[in-house]
Amino acid sequence: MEYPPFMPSSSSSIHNDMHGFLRRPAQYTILPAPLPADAADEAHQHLFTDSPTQDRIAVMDACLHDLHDVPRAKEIFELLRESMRGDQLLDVRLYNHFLQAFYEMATRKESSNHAHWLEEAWILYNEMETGREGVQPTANTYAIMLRMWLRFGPDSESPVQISAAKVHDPMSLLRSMIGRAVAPALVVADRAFTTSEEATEAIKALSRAAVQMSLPSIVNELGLADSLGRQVDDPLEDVPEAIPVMKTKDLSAAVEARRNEDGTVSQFTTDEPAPRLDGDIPFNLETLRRHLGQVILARRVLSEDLVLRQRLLEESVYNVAVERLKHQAELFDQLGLPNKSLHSTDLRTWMWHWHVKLQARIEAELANLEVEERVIARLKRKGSKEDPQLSPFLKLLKPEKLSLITVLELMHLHGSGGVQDGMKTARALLAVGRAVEGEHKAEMCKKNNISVPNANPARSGDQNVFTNLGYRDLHARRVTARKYMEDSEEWTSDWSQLVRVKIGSFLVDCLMDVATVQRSIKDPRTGEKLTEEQPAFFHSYEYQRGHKLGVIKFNPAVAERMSKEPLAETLHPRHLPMLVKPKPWLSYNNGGYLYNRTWAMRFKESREQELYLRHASDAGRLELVFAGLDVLSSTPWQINRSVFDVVLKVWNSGERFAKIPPAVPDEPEPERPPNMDFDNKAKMVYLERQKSWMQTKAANHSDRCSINYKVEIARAFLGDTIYLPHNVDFRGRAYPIPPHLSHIGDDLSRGLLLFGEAKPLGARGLRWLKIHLANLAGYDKASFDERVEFVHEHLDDIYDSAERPLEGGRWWTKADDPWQCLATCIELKAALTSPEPEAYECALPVHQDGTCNGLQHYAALGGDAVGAAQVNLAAADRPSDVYTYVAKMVEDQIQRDLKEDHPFAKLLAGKISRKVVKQTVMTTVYGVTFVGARDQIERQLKDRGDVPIEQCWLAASYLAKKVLASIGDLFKGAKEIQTWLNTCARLVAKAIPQDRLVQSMTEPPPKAKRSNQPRWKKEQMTSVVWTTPLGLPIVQPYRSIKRKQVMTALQTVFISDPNIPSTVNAQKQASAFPPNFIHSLDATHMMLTALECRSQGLTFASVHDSYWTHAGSIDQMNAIIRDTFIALHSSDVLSALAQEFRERYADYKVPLVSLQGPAMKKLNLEGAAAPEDIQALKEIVSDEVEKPEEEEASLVLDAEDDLELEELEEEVKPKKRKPKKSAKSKEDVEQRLAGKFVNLVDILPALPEKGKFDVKAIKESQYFFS
Amino acid sequence: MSGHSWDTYSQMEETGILKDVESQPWDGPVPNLHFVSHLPVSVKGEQLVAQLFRCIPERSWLFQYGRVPMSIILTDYVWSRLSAPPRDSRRCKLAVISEATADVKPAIDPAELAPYADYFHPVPVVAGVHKSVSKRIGQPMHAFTAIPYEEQVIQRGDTEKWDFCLRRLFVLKNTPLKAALNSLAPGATSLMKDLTDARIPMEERVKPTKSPRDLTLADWTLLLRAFNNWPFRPEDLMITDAFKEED
DNA sequence: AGATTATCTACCGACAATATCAGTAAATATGCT
DNA sequence: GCTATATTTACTGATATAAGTAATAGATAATCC
Repeated sequence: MEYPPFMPSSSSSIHNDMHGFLRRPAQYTILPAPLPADAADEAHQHLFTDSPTQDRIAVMDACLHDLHDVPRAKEIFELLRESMRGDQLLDVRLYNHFLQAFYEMATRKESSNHAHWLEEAWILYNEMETGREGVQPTANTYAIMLRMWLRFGPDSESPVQISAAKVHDPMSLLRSMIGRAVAPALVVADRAFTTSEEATEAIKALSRAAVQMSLPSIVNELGLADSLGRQVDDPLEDVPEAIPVMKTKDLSAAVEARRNEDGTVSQFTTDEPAPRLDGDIPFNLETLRRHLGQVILARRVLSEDLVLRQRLLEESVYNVAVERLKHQAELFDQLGLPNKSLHSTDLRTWMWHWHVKLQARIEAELANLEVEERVIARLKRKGSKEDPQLSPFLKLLKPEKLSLITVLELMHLHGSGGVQDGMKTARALLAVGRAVEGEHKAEMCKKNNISVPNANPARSGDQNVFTNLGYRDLHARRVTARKYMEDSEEWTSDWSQLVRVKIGSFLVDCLMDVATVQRSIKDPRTGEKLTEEQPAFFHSYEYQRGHKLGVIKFNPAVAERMSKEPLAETLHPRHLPMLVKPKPWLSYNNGGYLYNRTWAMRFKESREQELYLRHASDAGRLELVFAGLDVLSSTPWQINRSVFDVVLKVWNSGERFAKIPPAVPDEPEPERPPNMDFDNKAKMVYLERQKSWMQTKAANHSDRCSINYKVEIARAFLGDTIYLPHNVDFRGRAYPIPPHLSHIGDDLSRGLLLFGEAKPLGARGLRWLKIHLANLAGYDKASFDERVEFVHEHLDDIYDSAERPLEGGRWWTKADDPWQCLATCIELKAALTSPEPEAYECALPVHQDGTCNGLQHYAALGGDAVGAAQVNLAAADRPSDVYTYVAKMVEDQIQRDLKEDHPFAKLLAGKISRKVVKQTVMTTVYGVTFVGARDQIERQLKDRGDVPIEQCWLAASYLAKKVLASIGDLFKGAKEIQTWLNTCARLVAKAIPQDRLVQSMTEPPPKAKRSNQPRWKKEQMTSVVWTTPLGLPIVQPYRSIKRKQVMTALQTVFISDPNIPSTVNAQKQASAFPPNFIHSLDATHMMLTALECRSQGLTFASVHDSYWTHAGSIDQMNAIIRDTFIALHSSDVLSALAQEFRERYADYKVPLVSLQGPAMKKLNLEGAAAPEDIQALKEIVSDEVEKPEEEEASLVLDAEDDLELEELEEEVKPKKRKPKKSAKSKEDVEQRLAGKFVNLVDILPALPEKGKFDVKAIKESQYFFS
Repeated sequence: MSGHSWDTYSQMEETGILKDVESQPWDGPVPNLHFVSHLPVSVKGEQLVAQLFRCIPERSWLFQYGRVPMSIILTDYVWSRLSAPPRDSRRCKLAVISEATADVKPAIDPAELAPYADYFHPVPVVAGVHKSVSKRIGQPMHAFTAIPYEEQVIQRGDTEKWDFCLRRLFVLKNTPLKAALNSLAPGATSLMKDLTDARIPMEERVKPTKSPRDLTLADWTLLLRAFNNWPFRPEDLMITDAFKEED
């Protein structure tokens, strides 16, 4: 099959490579399932840390910070290392941090303790040298130790005698470096050295050592480092990326970093003699670092001033915010108005005063707390259970920052959680705690001025990443960069929920205590004006269906003020686009923002997800995921100035317009009916109305706040090229991280964004621009030619919209997506009125959307020709519209019912529009059930208004059955696959690993606590895990999380501890698996497309199943979309999944008791060969029993009690032989069904048979994506 | 026609069933109408009885006719909540409202209503305890008669305020008033001085350490008077619950 | 073994009940030789 | 001095809360004898 002529087909080598990649031998990340909560053992600690350990690590980390309490840190450190707990969290950077802290203690303390701390340092270093604890010295380690030797060694000015530990001289250190392939040049450039003088000293010392050891290459390398430090900065620095890699040609030739397979940099070699030392330019450490950074990262590092701007952006919010508040307050002071009422009406002034007072309060309270905790620490025994200390955490940030964070976070949470003029306490406390944690981490990220890599690792012109070689190269480069970056960053630990809440409550409690406002009201009786100083916040409770809900509320005076002026101060840098290309993803938690720790995946409350990601990342299986994210992250954007101007006008008018809600409600508040005092019914109706009015008001306000953010961000970045760093959700779908303004947002956000670069339209591009406009206007069901025609017919409207968006006929506002429509009108008009329309350079993204993308994937998976035709996988003259088709199917059935005088048929005949069924069809992919479908249809019927309200519900019931049945008929293939996926997931979720099975039977039940849950239920810890064709492991997070109340200063809050393992929620695992799996596929398709677009030089962006590029590139992208889709589905995805399940769950057993449910039977009955399936199941059972090697499969486990192993065996043996003969007896089979186990892989149902549809046919389908 | 639906009563009036009921002034005799109900053993039953009592001060519902007596059969559980005196651990909003509005007296000796199976339907599935609703089936039953007081401490139109204060304060039912008051409104602690005012007779003052559960009806009355007189008292007392938003 | 009864109810993206009390386990004080 | 017992304290789990079961009630997996 061939593409139409206008679609350029890409080079076939790429296709082969991609196909090859997708068929590569599978590499799964397989990890044990978490152990049940009551069986957690020490070995388990290896993978899953518990919260107390996490807390201890965090306290230790905090104590180390600024040498807050090094002895205590050391104490915890030793405890942790001894107990081997959480050692996967004990990073080498932490060891280095300790070395550094010991060094600083030695230099700082006046007392005679020098020797003590130095000894500690050398002891620790020696321990690291042995490698016993799984950490090895890094460049940073050597640098610290070298520095220590220089400062306190025997040759130094102030030698300190160390007797208790072996001390290493530079020669010894150098020997170790070479042994570990750590480049001495990196050591001397390490962040441990703070001045150029120190670095020079280090270079000299190491050079001397090298000379003594007769290592000319090292001498050379160090000489080179010295000369690099004397280079002038590159004048070409600001030239954009087009010139790749390095600047000074001779240097790049001269210096070559030799990388090992694992990415470590082993040695710098040089063919030429070391460059002559240039005496004119003094050695500069920073310069050396930058140069080395380029060599290591094999790419240009960002220019200093751009980085500076981004850095400023990321770090200064709090500073900017504080300045603004202060300025406002000063303004009022300067006006010299002692007038309190004026004073009290300004929000920023209030905030400033709270901030000032809170700062002082925090300082005082913290001092108290420290004393208190010291006393407690002294009283408490070691080893006794203790709450983590708070003061070390609170010492991490300055009081003024703590204070500001608290104020801003609380203001930011206004109206969240459905609370009027307030917020949920639990959320507020967590938010504040998290903000403090985040700010501290950001400070740590910023602490070291490290070079930041710029260019994308998967740059066009690089080796093809789908080939083995290309992939390996990509991996090697990423590992190198990661090592370099990580070694230069501070290590920070994660805080537990408990710590976050406690920190939050400490701060919020302080704030609520100090923050006051002057509140003035008119006395309702006397009419006299009363003013009183009142707390600005108060703590209260509300009820929600009889459940208490702790809330923090604003004083009405504050609330009133807030409803009028939206605050932009609360914007956080993590919420903004970036000014530079985001840092490429170097590992699962390193990439994106430069100075904030960002994760490559958004996790649910599931440590398992994190664990799998880390393992896959470390194993180098995520290269293409990272590369794909890098492509998306490096797409440049700009603000659409013309649209922005219009938005601003509308915004400032405060009126309702094009989905922007009005500033003041345009509906009056419902009036109190006069009879409500004695008429309960009237009262109820009134309350209902009042409530919904309030809700609308609150929704409008929150909408306006969100729009305000968007407008403010757009304003701030006018004229800039901006970037949106991306990460993925747990299924692998990509999202931009900035939540407010991004192309994934609403119509307004999309309308405000343009690609950063414009590209000429060309003839085809102009056509696509028109089609795009028709699509946005809602005219997207017609053929392309008709859509173009539609635009030609509306040219007047379009021109009018572009020229006079507000004053004219406002045609664009009636579009489905008004703001994007406006943007397109403007572009189209500009193009058409330009002298040469086809040469017009256009930056507007043009979309190609998959029609029911989920169903497309299902159809491709099942080779389902009927379904395929419905969702445009097969070529057709005009796009096929599923919704219309399903509506027609339903209507036909109604006509049939009509003959039988069905009452609802009469009522509904002729009323089944596309819209009625649309949502239901769309959501079938997500596994919508009858109830859900009925509700959707009911809403639609009510919307129509021609069905009596009271009949809507029953009518919807009637319709929902028909709609679901029609969809099932139409997409048979999809349905079968859905069922298959669902069944597999259900089985997996009920499965128990073999070793657990034996173990849990062997060991007596822990502490005969009356458990009403059968043991096998508690052992169900297996989540559904699979690997996408791109290599991303996906872990479904659904478990029954247990939450507990924890005490805080304000109230108890109900939070969960994500570190406590809990059983899986089998139902959710099963019902969510089909959609999640399909989404993991569409994510893969998108990533493949992104990578291919990049390698062909196209700009690319996506919203899941909507792919964007320049109008002129659409044809090319369309070819790529189809290529990647074909490549993906040619690799027999489902068989691969089945195979993965067979391997991943090879030794998992399913208790037969859990297969007794009607669903299981029904599922088997529903299949094409129902009786055979049942028979097969029975056969399997008897097989199991007969196979002698399958011992554990026939273990009897009583559902109620935990039986001792001996009992088991005794019971099992006679049974084992007996059934041979009576296997056919139904009763016998059923009896044996109860209380036994089968191998999961043996009962996985067979894949549905694949249909005849050949996915290559999409090459000829114009409307596949359109 | 369900006793839970307000419509039911207005429809009864429309059909004229209640035509021969003579309205009596509030301070007059009890009207010739007597409301009798067997509360469903479910959440609805509790809801209903609470609503009915709250109609008394507003003189809405059947109380338009005057101080209509109500005789109600209900489960032991609801009865204990409705009749819990101060300091009782089951003291709750419902108990205060019923105490404030009507003279509530047991109508039948509970012993007469036992054993359950002899008098009531449905019989419990098994004698053993099940869960939630079904566990309550088979509980001992109570019957009471409530006659609204002529003198209402809850003034007409003030039910909302009582409702509000009771609801908010019973959250912290065993917390000293001086701390609990805070959750009423910003600055509400200032109400404390009204409760301990020197002009109030010593025995009527409310100690700041007293908790909502321990407050007598007189204490509540004093508190609500103070609340009513407080110029800074919150406005919207009706819409106070958090709403969970949909779509 | 079979009816009864709690639990859902569309995926992801932004989360989340709480005060109080009774009973128990652990820690401390008291008692005893 | 040291263990046995009494008393206090800390911890855990259960329960009530509000109130037109949020606007809605049918299928289904789980649970009881």
